[in-house]
Amino acid sequence: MMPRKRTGKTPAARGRLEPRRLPVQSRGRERTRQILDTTARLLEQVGIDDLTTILIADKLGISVGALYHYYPNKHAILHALGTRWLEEIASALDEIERQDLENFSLHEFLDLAVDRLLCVYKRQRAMLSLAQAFSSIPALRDLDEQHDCFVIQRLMAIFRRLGFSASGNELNRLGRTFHELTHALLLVIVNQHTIRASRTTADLKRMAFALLAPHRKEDLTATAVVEPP
Amino acid sequence: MMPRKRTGKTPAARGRLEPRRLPVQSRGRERTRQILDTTARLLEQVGIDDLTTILIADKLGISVGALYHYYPNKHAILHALGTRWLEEIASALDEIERQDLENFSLHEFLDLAVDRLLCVYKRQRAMLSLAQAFSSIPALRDLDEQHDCFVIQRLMAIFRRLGFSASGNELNRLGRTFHELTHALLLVIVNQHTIRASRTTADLKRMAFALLAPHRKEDLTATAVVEPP
DNA sequence: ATATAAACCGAATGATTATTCGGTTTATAT
DNA sequence: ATATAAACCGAATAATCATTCGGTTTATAT
Repeated sequence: MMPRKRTGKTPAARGRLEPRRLPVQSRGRERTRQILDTTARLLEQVGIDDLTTILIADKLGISVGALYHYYPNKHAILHALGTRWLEEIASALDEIERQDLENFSLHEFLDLAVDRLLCVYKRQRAMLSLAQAFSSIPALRDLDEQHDCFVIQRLMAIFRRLGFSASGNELNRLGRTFHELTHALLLVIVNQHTIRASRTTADLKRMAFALLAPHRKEDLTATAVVEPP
Repeated sequence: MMPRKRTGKTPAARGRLEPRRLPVQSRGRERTRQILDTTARLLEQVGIDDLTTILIADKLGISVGALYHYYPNKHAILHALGTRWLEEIASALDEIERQDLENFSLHEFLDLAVDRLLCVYKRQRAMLSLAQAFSSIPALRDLDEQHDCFVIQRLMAIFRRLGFSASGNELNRLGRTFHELTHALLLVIVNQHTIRASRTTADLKRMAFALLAPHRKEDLTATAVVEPP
């Protein structure tokens, strides 16, 4: 795939994924952002496989040398991009956790959560082709797993505050299920037009409700059909 | 990623994705299967990014030359593998469509469909890393889209036989939603242990029920909470 | 037996691309 | 002004792999 991937040699900065340096001049600080923006745009346009360092540099109007001045290697750029995406998710979760969840109905929670996450997916549309391939890009696999754990932990805390009656283990499983359900469907919704999108959003909320309601006494009556796990 | 991808030149057999030839000798027929099996196994072990033609040949104990005797290029191998996976899905749908769906309850249908699909995912575990990255591998993007359409068409027909009251457009949307829901969750389930797996399977069925029930008069009473779209 | 073609080998080829590095330009501090 | 370091350039380097091809082995038909 690339000249190198995982040899033992470490000529200079091989494993590093952090930005090479925090630029001191404002021009440089600007560049790190521009590099990420350009990469995101190209990712959307040409896909992960045709994304080369030269392409990024050309599109931005700088040289590859300048690129490597800020990031130690290509993976670091993708990693920074991934991190930026994950921070958006974290920020959405922050906002949700700032609410008075103890007094929320499940419907209120789902309206809030799904709508808020949908915003993130919409705003970061450029990152979607990254998000889709996240776990299949070696440079991002770790980040992805780490992120999943993080999200699930946060969801568990939220579920607790919503009054869920389930063991930690079961809550973890619920968190993962909710996470995967939401991720898969939001990816669909973002690519749909308004009418279809709104219907699928409603469907997503309905499915999430069916998933979570059995674990909350208050909502159990509403779904007579489900057998508790 | 690779020496070549999409230049204008066509030295020999560039765009071809079909197997180079149907082998005449039994030894050769065996080989095409072995190549696919080995590739699938390696895909599971090392992932798509470290999968090289040399690795496949070595692992099988043949030369790269022999590999190219049967497949015109690496993509063709992945394509054949993808096709094999999609045929399994098609076969599962066939089996479902052979049932007397007109007289099935939604629960009966979901039990059948989810369990049957789960079998496919379990049996083809080696293909999961392929299935995950399906749409992000250029060689398979077309196949993937084509397959999605196919599955959705089949689902629409099934939904009709189940007595769904919805326009074709809405039925199509439902098909996609069901397809994505199922795919995402089955990928999770296959990697879970027995107890967790069975619980998540139950969750999946419950979510699918919540998705589909509003479109079927017979089941509407059971879910008072949902508002029809 | 022997001719014919399939099956196979693997070193050589060629393309591609991440990364480096010696040198140039530009900004900032004194 | 001028020294210092940041920011930048881009041709050259090095690695990796998909693919080719001339030749060898093996099977099958006559």
